[in-house]
Amino acid sequence: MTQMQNTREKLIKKAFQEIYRNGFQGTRIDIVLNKTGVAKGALYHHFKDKNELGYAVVDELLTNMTIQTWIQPFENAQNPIDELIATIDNIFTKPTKQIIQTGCPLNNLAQEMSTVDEGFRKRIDKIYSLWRSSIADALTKGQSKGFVREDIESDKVATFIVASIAGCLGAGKNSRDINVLKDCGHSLINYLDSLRC
Amino acid sequence: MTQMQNTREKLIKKAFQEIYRNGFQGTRIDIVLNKTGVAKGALYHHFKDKNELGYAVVDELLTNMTIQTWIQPFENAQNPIDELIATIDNIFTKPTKQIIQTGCPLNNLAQEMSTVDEGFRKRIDKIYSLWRSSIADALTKGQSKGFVREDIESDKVATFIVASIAGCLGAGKNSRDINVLKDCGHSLINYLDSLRC
DNA sequence: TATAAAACAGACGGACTGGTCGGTCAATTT
DNA sequence: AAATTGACCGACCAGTCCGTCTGTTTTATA
Repeated sequence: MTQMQNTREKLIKKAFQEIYRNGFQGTRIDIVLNKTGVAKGALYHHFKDKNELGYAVVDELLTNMTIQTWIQPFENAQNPIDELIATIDNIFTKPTKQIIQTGCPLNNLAQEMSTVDEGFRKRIDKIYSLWRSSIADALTKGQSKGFVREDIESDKVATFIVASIAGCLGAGKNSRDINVLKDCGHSLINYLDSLRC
Repeated sequence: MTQMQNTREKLIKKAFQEIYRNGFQGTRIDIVLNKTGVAKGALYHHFKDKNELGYAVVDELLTNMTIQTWIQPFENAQNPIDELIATIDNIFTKPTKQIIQTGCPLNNLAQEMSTVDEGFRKRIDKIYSLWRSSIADALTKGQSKGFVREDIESDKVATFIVASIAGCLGAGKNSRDINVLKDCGHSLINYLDSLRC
């Protein structure tokens, strides 16, 4: 019973790493098994099939990662634009090797799988929706506090911000050039500054 | 000799469609063969292996598609911002079903494969570099013509524009929601407007 | 038309892959 | 103590999939 949580979590964590490196379609069940030391029967005891394992990675890992990195910071933010810029600056100008070489795990999976499998698409879309509405809310609150221009539409701008962050991280990964990432971050921050009152 | 071009081109075109739908790793050689009516021996006469077929799709198809859609319009443009907005408006507010459901073929492949295989990454990066420098050049020329703000750095802004376009198309695909695409396009156009003199 | 080279055909190899299935064992329940 | 539960095991299977190999046909050239 206690072991169950361990095995299940172990599988999800390792599956995430493999998916992050090789994509979902490039991930091999046997490799996940080898690297965790879990037997095949155990995996198929916890998950119906390979897809369900992937879904669990999205639902139970990527969701939390996104919340921690991009959503939590807003919870107690005074000025949403300051907070956004701080987060972006932190990730874009001091990127880990992981980020430059492998990009954003959510975006990678999204671009690979949302065309191929509807189960992935819906789950990933849920995360993006959450992220968008978190930023939209923060912007709206920022407007009433007088931090954000009144003439912008929070929803639309939030959608654009999320899309741009994903796009910039993707561009950084493709080029493997830290300057591309920095340039993107720089322009993105300029844009965010333009939203101030 | 004439047949050779036909067979080769036929394979590349069909491989592109399969890759666009299923990703490269999800593409099956046998399916490409069935759908073209080409025999396996013929394919392996023209291409060393599956990767080489994929590389040919990038070099010979995606490159031209990108040039036609995103680069050619600038060749004779007076005001680069007008031209950019026109192109974006055209694609984002009147998107084909293809674009909403399957996104940008270049970006899909980029996000899937640039982590997995260096051959793909380099080829794809080449296309993005071309695209970026095309926009950067146009912006710089636009500055000397007095259409574009003097205080922006063309290179950085071009990098951001390309990344944002890719990000917005990806966001549209994930959500399968035409409004997401439109909202993104709207905000992107606002940003481009802010670059005018 | 003879000859060589290029293009094409498709059966086959065999490593690999996702998934199955009968069985074990320790912990709970009755 | 007997019965039951459920996590876990790992050999095995059926099917997949890339790539090879042995020809045959077509085309170019002399």
